[in-house]
Amino acid sequence: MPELPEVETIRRTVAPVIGRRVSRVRLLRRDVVITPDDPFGGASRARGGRPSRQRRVRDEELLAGARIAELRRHGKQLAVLSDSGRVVVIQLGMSGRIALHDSRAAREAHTHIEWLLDDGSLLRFIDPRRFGGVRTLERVDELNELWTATLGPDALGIRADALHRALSRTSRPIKNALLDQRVLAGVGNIYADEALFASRLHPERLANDLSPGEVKTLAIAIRKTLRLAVEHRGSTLRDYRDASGSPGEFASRHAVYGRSGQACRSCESVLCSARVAQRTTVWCPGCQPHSSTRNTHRDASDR
DNA sequence: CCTTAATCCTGGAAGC
DNA sequence: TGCTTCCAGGATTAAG
Repeated sequence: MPELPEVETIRRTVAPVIGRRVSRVRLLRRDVVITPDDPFGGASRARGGRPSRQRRVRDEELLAGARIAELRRHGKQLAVLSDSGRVVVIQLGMSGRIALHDSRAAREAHTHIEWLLDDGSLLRFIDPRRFGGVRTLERVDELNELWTATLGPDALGIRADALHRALSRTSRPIKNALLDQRVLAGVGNIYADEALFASRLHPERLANDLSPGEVKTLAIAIRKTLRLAVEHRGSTLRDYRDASGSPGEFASRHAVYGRSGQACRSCESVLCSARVAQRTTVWCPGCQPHSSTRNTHRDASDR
C-alpha cells in the first residue's frame, strides 16, 4: 500500500534506530522472509508455494547482535544496513507497516517480526495481508545488485532524460508504465493518477508516444507531487501510519485520486474513472484530453 | 512485447 | 442487526 512518500516518511520516523544494537530478534512468521528459494515472496506463495518448507532463518540474518548503521530507501523498498555488512530489505506491500515503540507496547495483531534494541525500543514489522516481506542480504553490494536489477530510477529524483529513456522503450499506456517498478521506482496507484493530472496527460496515452516536452512536464510533476506528499507525511486512506503511529496529511489534497464523480478543482468537469492497468484510475476529462482522435472511453459511473 | 486473470490475505464499507 | 459482496495503497506468474 505505501508508495514512495509513505516509505520515505517511515524512513525518517524510524531514524532513531540508527546507532542502536539489535539485542534480540523475534521472527513470529517465518514465511514473511523472502528466501532465494522463494525469490518473489508473496507472489510466489500465491502460486501455491509451501511456506512450511521455508528454510530456517538465523537471527543473525535478521541483524541480531549487529549495530544499525543506515536506513536507505529506493522506490518503495526500505533497507536497514548494519555494521556487520548484513542488510534487511523491507517491502511493505499493500498493508505493511513499521512501528517504532519507545517502550514495551502491546503487540498488535499481524506483527511478524520484532527487533528489540539496546535502548529498550522495539521495532516491529506488521502486515495483515502479508503481501509484503523482508529479504536478508549478507553484504551491501547485494543490495546494489538487487536494486539495479529489479528497480528503475528512484522517482523522487527522476530527471526528464532518464524518464524519456525508460518510456521510449515501451508502448503501454503511460499509467501502466508508471506503475512498473522496473521503469520507475516508487510510484503507485495514487501518485500515478496525481502526477498524470498535474501533467494534464490522459492515463491511456501511450508511453512512447509522448513528446519530449510532455515527458519533461511529467518528470517535473512526479518530483513535485512526491516531494509535496513527503512534506505532508504521506497519504493516509485507511491504515497507513508512520513509524511513530501518525497518519499522513496528504490525502485531503488529492486532486483526482478517490474523487471520481466529483468536480475537478481546476475546470469543474466531473472526474471520470475506469480500470487502467487493472487499477481504478481517475482523471479529468477536461484537463487531461486523450489527444489522439476522440474520447473513446468514458465511464462516469462513480460511487 | 503487451494484456488479462488469478493469486497471496485481511478487514472495512456498502448492499440487501 | 447480520450476512454477503465488493473493494483496497502491490507484485508476480501463466496463459493468450
